[in-house]
Amino acid sequence: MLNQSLRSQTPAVKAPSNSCSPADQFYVVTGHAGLVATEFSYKKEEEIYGEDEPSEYVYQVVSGAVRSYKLLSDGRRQIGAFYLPGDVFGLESGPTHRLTAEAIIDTSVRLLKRRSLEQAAGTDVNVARSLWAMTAGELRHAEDHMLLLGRKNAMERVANFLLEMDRRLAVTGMMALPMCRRDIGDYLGLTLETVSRALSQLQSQGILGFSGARQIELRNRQHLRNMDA
Amino acid sequence: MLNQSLRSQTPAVKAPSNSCSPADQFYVVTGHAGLVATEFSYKKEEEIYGEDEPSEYVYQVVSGAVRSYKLLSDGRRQIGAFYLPGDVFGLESGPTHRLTAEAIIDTSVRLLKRRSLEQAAGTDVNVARSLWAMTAGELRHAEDHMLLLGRKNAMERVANFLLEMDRRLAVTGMMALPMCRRDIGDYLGLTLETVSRALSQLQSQGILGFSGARQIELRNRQHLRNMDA
DNA sequence: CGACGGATTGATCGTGCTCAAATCATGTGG
DNA sequence: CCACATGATTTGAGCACGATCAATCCGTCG
Repeated sequence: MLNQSLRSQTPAVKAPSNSCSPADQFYVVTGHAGLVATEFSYKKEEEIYGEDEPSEYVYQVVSGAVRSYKLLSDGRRQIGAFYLPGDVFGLESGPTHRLTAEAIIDTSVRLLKRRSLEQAAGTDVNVARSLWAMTAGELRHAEDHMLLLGRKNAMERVANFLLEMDRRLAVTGMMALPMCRRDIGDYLGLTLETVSRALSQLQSQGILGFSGARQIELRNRQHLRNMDA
Repeated sequence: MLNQSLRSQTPAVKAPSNSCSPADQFYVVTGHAGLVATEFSYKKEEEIYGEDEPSEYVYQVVSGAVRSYKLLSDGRRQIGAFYLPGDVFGLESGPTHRLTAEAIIDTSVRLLKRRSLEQAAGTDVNVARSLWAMTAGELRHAEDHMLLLGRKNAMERVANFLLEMDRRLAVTGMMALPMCRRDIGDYLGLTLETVSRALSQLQSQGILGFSGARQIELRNRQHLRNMDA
């Protein structure tokens, strides 16, 4: 891994406006501390790192999509998060990764050596603050997701998912989901059939429209927000 | 709040052996940075802070127990964590608390002004590292809990709960649970009846013994570990 | 002793899961 | 360009696990 086509380069990302998003945090680090980000690519379904492996790099999605999950011994899977262009993932405070990360589709990432980040954090307070803020951002998401998994019904979960994806990847009015129904189910603590049924029902109510199973247009966001408990 | 019986004092906690637990992290901060921890008490059922309130303090449980939760508008509740003696809670990277915290029983805490911590983190790398590590520790717990809430069945959840509490509060072979069945249910994403039935079944199998509903002795931890998927 | 909240146990219900089949989308080779 | 294969998605039928509703039982504290 990482021994092919490693092009050192300064990050091509522009300084962003909102200084709280994960993407900005990555920029704060690469921009201020003079660190070098490397670009790398993963094919569809390729593993990026495994649970309990030593954490050597921090990643930022440039294009594509990533799922991060835990498995039980019998194959049950819980996806903790999806990472989309701009998102940072793989950052650990401890020595190892606690979830597995895989490319959902062909994906390219920028990456930084974890050691460089730790070093930079030792001298630059802003870097240290950024690392903390990124982990806190993941915690916030996990706390919201625990509420969803523990207490929301199927339709509420799906409505929540649609609004989250709409917010994060809708460019036009349309969103192009990179993940299959099983991934959505494993993210929401449901089966793929239950996800499919919920989406069909929303379509029949005119709340969304399909053009292909993964091309979805939201026609009534407010109704979805009301459904999301 | 906080205007009665505020006794400034240096923390009475001794330097701990394992430098990774939340309790130690609190000590690193109070011990090294010369910060002053204040002691304070909450009565049973008293709110410590509310969701979305400004985060002004960081807390460490001295005695008692705390539940931290989110509510849906119709009253459904998801408890994200229980905090027991030694545990640190209420630490935020952002400006506000994202869950509500309440004392489950009469509870006393030590607390630090968040501003002092931020300041200390600006000059002392170890403090900054500790804050990050504490948030990362909460994230680790949340990731494990998402797997439980999304993919484990009722018996697996209860077995997991018993092992977690055994690890965290068993002094002798006995554990004294501070929380009621409803709290346990709201932590595990179950109803209180389902929790009660699972515990009764474990008792009838001889895996645990009661002396009062909240005094539990684990008689076969390995069996519980096997049940916890 | 009585009252109250917490816990247990029982009976029934319903949401979401399982198993199965049909349909659709995508890509490949003839 | 079409035929086919493959995997993803949809839809249906029946079931099971945990929820709900309800009735004791128990422990604690006045």
